[in-house]
Amino acid sequence: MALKYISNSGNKVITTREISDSKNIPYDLLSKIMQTMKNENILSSNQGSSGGYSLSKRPDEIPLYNLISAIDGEVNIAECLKESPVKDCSMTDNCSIKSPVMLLQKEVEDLFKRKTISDFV
Amino acid sequence: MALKYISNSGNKVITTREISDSKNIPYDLLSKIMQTMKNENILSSNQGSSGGYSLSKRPDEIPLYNLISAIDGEVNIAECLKESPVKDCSMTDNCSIKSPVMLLQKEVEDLFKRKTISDFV
DNA sequence: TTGAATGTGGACTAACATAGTCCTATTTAG
DNA sequence: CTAAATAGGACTATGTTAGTCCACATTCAA
Repeated sequence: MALKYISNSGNKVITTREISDSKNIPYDLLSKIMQTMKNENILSSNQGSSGGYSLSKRPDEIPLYNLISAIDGEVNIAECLKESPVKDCSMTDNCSIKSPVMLLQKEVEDLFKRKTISDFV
Repeated sequence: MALKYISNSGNKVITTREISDSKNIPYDLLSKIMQTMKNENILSSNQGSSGGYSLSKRPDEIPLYNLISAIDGEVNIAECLKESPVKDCSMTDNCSIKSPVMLLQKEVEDLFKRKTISDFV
């Protein structure tokens, strides 16, 4: 919603406060999310008074996949598919359904990579 | 993996113990999962000695969607899309990205409905 | 030069979800 | 009868996440 808000403002520099007030999102929470998106290069920021955020790319150049990866971490349909599984499944190496699971993972990934922020604007 | 195991056994009646031993899945845990799948009509069961489980339908008649719904609950890309949201989002009614989110939800659902257990066998 | 407005970032908490365990029935074939 | 199954309730330990709070850094403009 924040990205849509910025996008619909003609990509001016927008403050967290403005979005927070306008969309009724708790300031501190939104603030954290904006920072995360900044760190993942989805947003650019200007500090100081009259500072704020703007999109770092055109909406159609930002895959939903990247946004979710940035905020929620890897998009995975199963723990064992994470790059660094927190707890490794005892049968990762001889899992009997590994290949169909990986195929589905790929299909989900592709779906989220095809969608971009422009689909939400 | 359990469904695949049963499916590959020519759909004989298979015990939880057999799958647990053969696939190194903790018995108590697998047992709970088998019960859940039974209650959701994915499996049929026979009690008593020489009892066990069998598929209630052909593998290609069991959508992955049903399996996941049964075990993990509704397949939702966002809390607000649940039938009974645990905590309702303050802006459910005037969410600015509701319709594209619902579209994506539908696409994910469709993907999981197209896949069936036979894709994992 | 100062102060207000802004982003930055670390630490913390409360609430919730989930895998996994344990124990006690109940059912049924032999 | 009894052994081998399923059935199911209660519980726990662990991890995850939304959300908060506080101190700091940066910049603009009066």
